[in-house]
Amino acid sequence: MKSEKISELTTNRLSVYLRCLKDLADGGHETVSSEALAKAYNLNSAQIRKDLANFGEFGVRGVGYCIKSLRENLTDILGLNSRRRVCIIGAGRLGAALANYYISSGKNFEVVALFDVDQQKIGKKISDVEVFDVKDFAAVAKRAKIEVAVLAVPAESAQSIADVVMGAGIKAVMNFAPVPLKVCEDVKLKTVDLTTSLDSLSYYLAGADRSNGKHMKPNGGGGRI
Amino acid sequence: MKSEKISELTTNRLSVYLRCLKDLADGGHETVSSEALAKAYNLNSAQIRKDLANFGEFGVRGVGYCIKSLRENLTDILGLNSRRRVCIIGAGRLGAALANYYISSGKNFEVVALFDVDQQKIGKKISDVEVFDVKDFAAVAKRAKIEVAVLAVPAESAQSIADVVMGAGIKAVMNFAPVPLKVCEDVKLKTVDLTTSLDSLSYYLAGADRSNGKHMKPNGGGGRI
DNA sequence: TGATGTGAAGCGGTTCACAGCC
DNA sequence: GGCTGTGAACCGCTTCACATCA
Repeated sequence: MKSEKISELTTNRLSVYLRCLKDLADGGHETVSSEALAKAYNLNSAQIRKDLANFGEFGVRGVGYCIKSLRENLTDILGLNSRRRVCIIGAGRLGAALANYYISSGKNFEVVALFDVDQQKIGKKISDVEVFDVKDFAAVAKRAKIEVAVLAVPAESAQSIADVVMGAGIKAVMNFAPVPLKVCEDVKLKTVDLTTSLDSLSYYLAGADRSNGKHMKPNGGGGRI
Repeated sequence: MKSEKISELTTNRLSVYLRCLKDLADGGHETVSSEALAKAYNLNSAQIRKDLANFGEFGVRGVGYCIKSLRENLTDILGLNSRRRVCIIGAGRLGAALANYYISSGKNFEVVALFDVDQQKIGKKISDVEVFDVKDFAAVAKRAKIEVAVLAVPAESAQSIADVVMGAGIKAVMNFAPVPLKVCEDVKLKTVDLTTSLDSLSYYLAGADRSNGKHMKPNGGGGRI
């Protein structure tokens, strides 16, 4: 138990561990060692132990971890005991797909509102979630107790919408617009850039094309989680 | 110019630089210094110079970088001169949204095929792209000269589909299924885990909830690109 | 014995600071 | 003078290796 700053890389892995443990529990297992867990899901056993040790001594030496209690602990650590209330801004295809994805995948997050500027869409429902006017964001966010905003809007409007979101007191933002947003210190921003991701793959392919393998990065093996 | 191994973090940033440069060019600028670029898009000037220096001496001391030629160089480095041929496997909402996203955003990638197992969808068109039976993957991939596969399938089938994709000789895979896939050494895999991303935000919110701020990680300021 | 928890080593990426060049 | 290119310092994450304990 160390109680230092926990990096985002660590919390990402905790989420992965939690899923793996669910998988094992579904398979009827009751305990698991860091080594077995690592083997099964190609992770690193030392890293698993270190990650968990940040939050307490969950294991039993000579035995491993009790899956049931470790799941409870991780759920607690990640704050997933109660469902987080999420909204998605931008009710285009990406927004709609994300809404559907988060609604249908698991019980951790609840999509309580969609927002858009398009008057055609406002008032309609997508996957049973109402689309509101982004003009009313602050009021709706307060009423619906929204904790997380997912931005699925065009690059041009992303920053101004982020400002609206922050103005409404939202502290967690996930951004799918391909721009580096500027946010306040106390707001947690996570950007998923679907464009750079593909560009990066293109670089790898270009490397394979290049006659001399100079810039190749042969480590294909998956990269970080 | 160093010609060492280039990390994925670097190539991701190159893609971001390229977009920023396009933005500047559209704004009528002709040259830019690393400092100005960093200021405008909240990046780090030393890092910009280091990243670029990996590939050549593109700048002019005392002046900065010529935007036009730097764009050409970056486009070349990232292998974005010719459009990359992409397919999307899984023609559900996420797959359809991604298809639409990549079709409408820029000219770098061309979605040439969709795949699914659902007989209802096969043969139909989504955003003008035909949906094929995933059984025919190898043949279609060869015929359509597919270079990149985007996996938008359920977690359960992700690994087996990845195996099919690799079997067909595809060397670049982008995975949206929330599982750690196992891939060959020479295949470049990029996983975007929409679940862990949200879980990670939840951890941050839980930290704000926690009475003692022990596990809080106050660095909200955007994180890595 | 067997697996955890952890100090220490190792590694890679970022930042600094300045020499070198226009 | 100004800005690039870069060695060196710094920092944080990962991996190792082992003391520790059921």
